[in-house]
Amino acid sequence: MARAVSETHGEILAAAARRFAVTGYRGTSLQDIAREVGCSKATVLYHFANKEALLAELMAPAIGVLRDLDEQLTGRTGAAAQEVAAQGFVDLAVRFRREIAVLRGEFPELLCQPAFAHIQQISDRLRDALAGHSDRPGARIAALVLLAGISEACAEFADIPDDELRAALLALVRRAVEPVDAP
Amino acid sequence: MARAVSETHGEILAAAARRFAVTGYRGTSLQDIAREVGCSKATVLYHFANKEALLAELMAPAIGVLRDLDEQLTGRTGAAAQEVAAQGFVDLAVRFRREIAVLRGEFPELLCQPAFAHIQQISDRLRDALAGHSDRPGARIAALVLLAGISEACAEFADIPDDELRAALLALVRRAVEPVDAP
DNA sequence: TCAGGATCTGACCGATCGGTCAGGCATGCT
DNA sequence: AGCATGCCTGACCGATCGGTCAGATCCTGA
Repeated sequence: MARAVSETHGEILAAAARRFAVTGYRGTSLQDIAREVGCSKATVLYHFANKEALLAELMAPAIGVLRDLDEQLTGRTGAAAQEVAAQGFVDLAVRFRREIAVLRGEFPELLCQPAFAHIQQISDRLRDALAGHSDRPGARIAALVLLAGISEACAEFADIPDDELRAALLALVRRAVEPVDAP
Repeated sequence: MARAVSETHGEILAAAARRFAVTGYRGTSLQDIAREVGCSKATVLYHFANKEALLAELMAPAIGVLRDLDEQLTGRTGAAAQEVAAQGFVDLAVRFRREIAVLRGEFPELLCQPAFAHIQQISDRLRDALAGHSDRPGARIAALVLLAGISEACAEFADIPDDELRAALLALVRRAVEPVDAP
C-alpha cells in the first residue's frame, strides 16, 4: 500500500487545494481531504504537522509572488504606483485563482494565524498603492472595491481563459481607479 | 430574572448581528451569542427554532429590499438597467452594511440553505442588469467585480458616513461599468 | 538475513458544535 | 387557592472537529 514519499504528499496537497477552493478552509475537514485522497486522516497528519501547515504550504507560491509585487511597489508614487499595483495584482489573481478562492471570506480569521501575519500589511500597502497613495476617501474606497472584487471574480470565473480574464480585469481597473493629480 | 418577551428576543437578535458581522455565521456559536446577551444557550433556542432561523430573521429586512430592487429591474434593458441596478444596490449595501458583513465569504454555503434559495437567482439577475444584459465577458466580469467589491467595502468601511460612502461607490460604479451600445 | 527508518493506519482523546428535554419560577386569570 | 402559561435554565445528547499514539507493514542498505 505504501507509495513514494512525495507522491502521497503531493496528492494530499492537490486534494486539499480542490476541497478548500470549494468549501473553504474552515468548511473542509481533514477527514474530507483524506477521503478524497483515499487514505486515512492520520496519514494526512503524518505528512503535515497540522491543518494550518497544510494551508501554509498550499499558499506559499502565491505568497511569494505577492511579496515580489510588494517589493516592486516600494518607492513608486502616484499613477506609477497605481499601474504597477493594478498590473501586478491582476496577474497574480489570475495565476493563483484557486489559492484566491481558498481565502474567500475567511481572510480576516486566517490572517490572525501566525503563518500569515505579514500578509495583512502587504495587502494594505497594495491597496494604498492602487489608490495612488491618495488619502481621498473616494480613492481608498475604489481601491478596496477593486481588490476585493478581482479576488472574487477570479475565484468565480474558473472557466474563462487566463488571457481573456486578465485583459478584462486590467481594462476594468484602469477605467475604475480614481485618477490622481487631477488637473 | 424574567424580562418582557420582545426584550430578550430583540437582545438576542442584536447580539447575533454584532457577532455574525465580526466572526461570520459559521464562526459564531450559539454559546457566543448567549454569552453576549447574558443568558443561556437554551434561551437562545427558546426564542429561535434554530441557528438558521436566527439568521433568517436577521436578514429579512435586507432581503425584502433586495426583492424590491429585483422587481424594479424587470423590463429594463441596457443603460437604464445598469443605472437602476447601480443605484439600487449601492443604496442597499450601504444601508445594510452589517447584514452584508454577515455574509462575508459564506455566501455560497449559506445560499444552499432553503431559507435563502431564491437569493442566488436575484443576485444573478442583478449582476446581469449591471452588465447591461450584455453577454460580453468584459461586461459580465466588471459587474461581478463591482457587486462583490461593493459588498466587501461596505463591510469594511464601517466608520465612513452613509452619504459619503454611497456617493463614492456610485461614482466608482458609473465610471467602471462597461458601457453598452458602444458606437 | 536482519536492523532500522519511512510510511500508514485504527483506535482513541478532549473540545466544541447545534439541539433536546424535564423542570424551576414568576405572573395572571378563574 | 389552584391552575395554566410564558420564560428561562442546567444537564445532557450525538456528531464532528483537530490532533495523538502505539503498532503494523514495507523498503533499503549493510
